[in-house]
Amino acid sequence: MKRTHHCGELRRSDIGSTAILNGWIDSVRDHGGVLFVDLRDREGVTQVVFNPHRSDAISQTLHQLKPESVIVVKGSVTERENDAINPRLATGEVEVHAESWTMLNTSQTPPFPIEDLKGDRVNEDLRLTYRYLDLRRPKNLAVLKRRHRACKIIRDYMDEEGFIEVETPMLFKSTPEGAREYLVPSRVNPGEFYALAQSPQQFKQMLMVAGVERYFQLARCFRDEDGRADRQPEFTQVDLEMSFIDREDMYALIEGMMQRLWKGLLDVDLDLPFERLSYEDAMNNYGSDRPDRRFGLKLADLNDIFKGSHFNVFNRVIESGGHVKAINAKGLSDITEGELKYLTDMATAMGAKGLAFIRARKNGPWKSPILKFFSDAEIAALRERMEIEEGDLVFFMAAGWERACSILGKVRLEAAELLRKRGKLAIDPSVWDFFWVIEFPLMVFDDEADRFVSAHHPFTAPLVEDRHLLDEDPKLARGQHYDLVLNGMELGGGSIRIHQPDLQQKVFEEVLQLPKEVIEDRFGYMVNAFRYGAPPHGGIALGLDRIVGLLCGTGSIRDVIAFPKTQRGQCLMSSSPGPVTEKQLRDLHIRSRVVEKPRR
RNA sequence: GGGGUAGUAGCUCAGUUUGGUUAGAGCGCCGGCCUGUCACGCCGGAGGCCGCGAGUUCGAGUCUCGUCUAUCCCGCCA
Repeated sequence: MKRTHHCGELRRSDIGSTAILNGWIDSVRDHGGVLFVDLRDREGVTQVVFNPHRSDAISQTLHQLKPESVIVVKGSVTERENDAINPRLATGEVEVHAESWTMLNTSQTPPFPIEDLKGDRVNEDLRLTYRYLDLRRPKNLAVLKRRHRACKIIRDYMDEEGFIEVETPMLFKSTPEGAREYLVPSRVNPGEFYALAQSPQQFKQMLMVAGVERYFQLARCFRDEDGRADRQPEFTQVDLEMSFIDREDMYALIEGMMQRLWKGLLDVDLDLPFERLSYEDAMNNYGSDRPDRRFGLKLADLNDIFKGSHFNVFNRVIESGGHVKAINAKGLSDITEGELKYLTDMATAMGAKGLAFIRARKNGPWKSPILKFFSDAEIAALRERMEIEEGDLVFFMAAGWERACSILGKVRLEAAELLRKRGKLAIDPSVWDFFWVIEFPLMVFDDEADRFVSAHHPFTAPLVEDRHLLDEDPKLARGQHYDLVLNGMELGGGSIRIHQPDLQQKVFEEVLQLPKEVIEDRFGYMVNAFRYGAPPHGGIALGLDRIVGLLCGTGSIRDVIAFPKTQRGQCLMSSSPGPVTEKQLRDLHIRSRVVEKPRR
């Protein structure tokens, strides 16, 4: 019996016809004389009615109907009586009266309910162990469909824009200055290793040298870093690169892609172009290079107020070139001791010496460990600048500019969360705050390594007007780098690249101070390639999992990956990673130092 | 590597504050009844290494220490 319809298909117009359905038994309601089965497939649910009085053949077998078993059923499509119509079901105006049915496969009782609402509350590790059952839930199948839709929209759009999809190797070589990598031992090259590509970066630039002009790929990338809700050890990037373009071309291209995605999947019209925010402004106002601007609580700079202050802690920082910044967590003066300690611990963990505050209590004087050091003029200026009212809580941070900003930026997010829990701050879920963050510093000084390291990667071109700074004061040079941010989340980033071999060599040698043989070994082929007529080019990589996660309204990208890994990088369903045999290791010319196998 | 939260029946949880009889509920499961349900209803039943291991105690689901797992965060993510 071949299926004639999917379970979400039958309508009033089908009444009178005969239908054959395949599917899983969603629920059974046995009334003795009549038995209702909700039959489910990937397209929906149809009610099938079994009447034991119709035939003995059917009545003999009805006890076999159990949830999650797979059946094929043939029957007549029948109108439902008025009071039997189920308005919550797309097929709710009809039902199929079974004439015959066959069990295709029985199911054991599932370990958790295959339902959208109840299933959501089940422990995630159990659901991941039985991911094939978890994915059966309509809401999860809908996510897979939605991800497919997003990919199709992206591919169609890129095709229209003249891009060629090219696959690049996943087996690459180790590039230790980036993220930690997954190493793959080479059997035929004893003692040597591949690394799984953390991105197709170098290959896509070579494609530009090759004259591809417009490349894209939905590229799987691998990074052996610790997990987060928005990170997986393997993830997918919308990776692309273009020749003969400037930053404006890139902005327009990506904005068009986002517009098409949001229209196609959410029927939301995005306003173009997206705003652009300099790194400096983002840090100054929000303390983050990917600020969530859907709520206020902006940072303020207090250097002008406290310059020459008698409060030495502030004055000393200002005189040594640092900044005093503050944030008013409006309405949070009822913060608990525990919450305050949490914020302070967080700030000190990020390198703060402490977290000074003023509590403008209701019905009482301000409470603060530092207020006594302030002059009356300073207090008055502070009250005006920070717009302090009863019930407010103001946090201070005095440190180097970047550190002061980023610590208060984190305090800002936590304070917003505390306010949200109290019902004093609400974020409109219909707001899509897209914007570009631009003019990042090209490099940052790494205290640990005692040298400059690339803020993005060493192939990012400096702003034309900042190029002379590479010689004069590298830390002031800004790069032609851009990050796409949405609602406080980094969706992706990229840059216009260096295409001149001399400049690239200079960045490696003089700015990043990499040894010559390291440059030659790791990047020699790139610099060499640039000597053969490399076109000016630039690119970007967007986190597809994050984008789909936002389009699906899920909190974690695990929800939009068919078979995700846990925070420790394990697949609970297939139990990977797992041990290998001694022979396998020998063939690969490696020896494990772990004597006892880890218990699982 | 560090900090927080959680772990009790197949699932979701209560019980832990103040140690004390036989560890409970809802859903699911099994059996019976029921011809219009769609969270069907009614009757009955089975089901527990209270994550694991030590310790304190006459006595531990409950207190202490350790450990494992998941998750959130910091570090990390060119």
